[in-house]
Amino acid sequence: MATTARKKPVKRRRSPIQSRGQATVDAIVEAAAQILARKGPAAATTNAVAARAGVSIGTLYQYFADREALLQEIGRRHVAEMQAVLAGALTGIDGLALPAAVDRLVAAIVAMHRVAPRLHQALHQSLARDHLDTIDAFEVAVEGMVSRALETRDELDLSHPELTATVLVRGLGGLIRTTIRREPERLDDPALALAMRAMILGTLGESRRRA
Amino acid sequence: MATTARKKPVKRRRSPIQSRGQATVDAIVEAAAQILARKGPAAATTNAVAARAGVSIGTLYQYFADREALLQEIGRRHVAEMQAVLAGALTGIDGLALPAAVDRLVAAIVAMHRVAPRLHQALHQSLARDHLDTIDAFEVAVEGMVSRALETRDELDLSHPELTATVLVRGLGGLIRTTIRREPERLDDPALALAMRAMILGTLGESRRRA
DNA sequence: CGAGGATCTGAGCAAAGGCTCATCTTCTCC
DNA sequence: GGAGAAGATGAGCCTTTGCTCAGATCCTCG
Repeated sequence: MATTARKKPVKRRRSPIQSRGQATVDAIVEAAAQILARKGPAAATTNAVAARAGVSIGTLYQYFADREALLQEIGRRHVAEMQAVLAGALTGIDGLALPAAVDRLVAAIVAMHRVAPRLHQALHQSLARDHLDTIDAFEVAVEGMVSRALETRDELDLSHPELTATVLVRGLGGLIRTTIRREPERLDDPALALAMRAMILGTLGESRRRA
Repeated sequence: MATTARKKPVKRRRSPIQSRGQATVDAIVEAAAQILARKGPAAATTNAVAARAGVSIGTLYQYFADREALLQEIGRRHVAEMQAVLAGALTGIDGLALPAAVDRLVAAIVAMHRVAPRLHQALHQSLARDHLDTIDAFEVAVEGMVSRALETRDELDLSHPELTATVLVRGLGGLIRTTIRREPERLDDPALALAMRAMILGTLGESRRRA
């Protein structure tokens, strides 16, 4: 797994060689993520980040070409974390019967978003429009994954697995994001999980080939 | 139907008396909305807005206490427009049979978002975190409206109409917003409309009292 | 130990943008 | 017609912020 300050375009900077440098980079990224999560994108100025990380701005710019690069790195780490949680919560799901599998899926999606709700939201804001490729790519990947999983289950007999996957993933994602923004505590509400379950099962049932 | 530069807190400014003033205010708001929609929140600087509106910054600040007030006014107008479109697209829906009603609903929701997709997205970004009360209030209102509509239809026999409404409204909203961001042209895809229909019908069916 | 690379420092430059104010122009209305 | 209110102007102040640079300090390793 690559680690630090690499960009695709033309934005490189020194990569840490000594462990001291690595620690510094981590401190910077974590400080930035914290500010982002607690006070939003506007508060995450490079100077503020450096201060919170306990390093000088000079040091920050030693590892990141510019503010944008820092944000992208945060996005990359966040996505990796979400992916890990998702994968973990989904292992062995193929062996389960449909209702149980759906329960698992709901739990997994919720868990994935619970990793860092505020940060997730902040990233969706700050990266939007420009380079939220990382997050987008992840979401696209999830849609593909779900699509394939749906195809595999013959019992479902969907007429358009991809479409169904798209609707489900984007719908659930939006639902959860909205809920996080407006009623964060509600994520733990079992009733909501049940409602999501109903939505998924209902959508699947209604999307059968001979519906 | 108040009109222009009124805030709740402590941010007032002259309200236009002469029609000239009203025209100026409209020009400013429209210019700002245009920039917001085309180039995003970052590009919507007060100077840029004034320039595009063909007035001086001084004039802009004659009617708006600060940039934020301007954004809020845009939000207010946008929400009003969406509300109008929604109401229009939904008239007489109570008399329709369920499948037809759902089709109408899907069309209405899509139409509502098509009013100004880019602006809608930009507002969600720029207002987020601080004062997007206006948009939030609207969304809450829509949830309430849908909840009541669901309750009315005895045929549905929902166990938790409110929950179902929440899930449907937030889910569909998120689905549409994500689609607008990633594949704007797809909003016109009839297959997507069908998929949304399936999602709604399925969710309703699966949310019955004795499910 | 000491050379040389890695790391870190922070004052401050330059750009950008929000917003003010002193002043001028246009309307309204008696 | 003209007084006074409404409307408009725009140079520029002031603050914020991204980012640079000339060095200082710390580490590694022969």
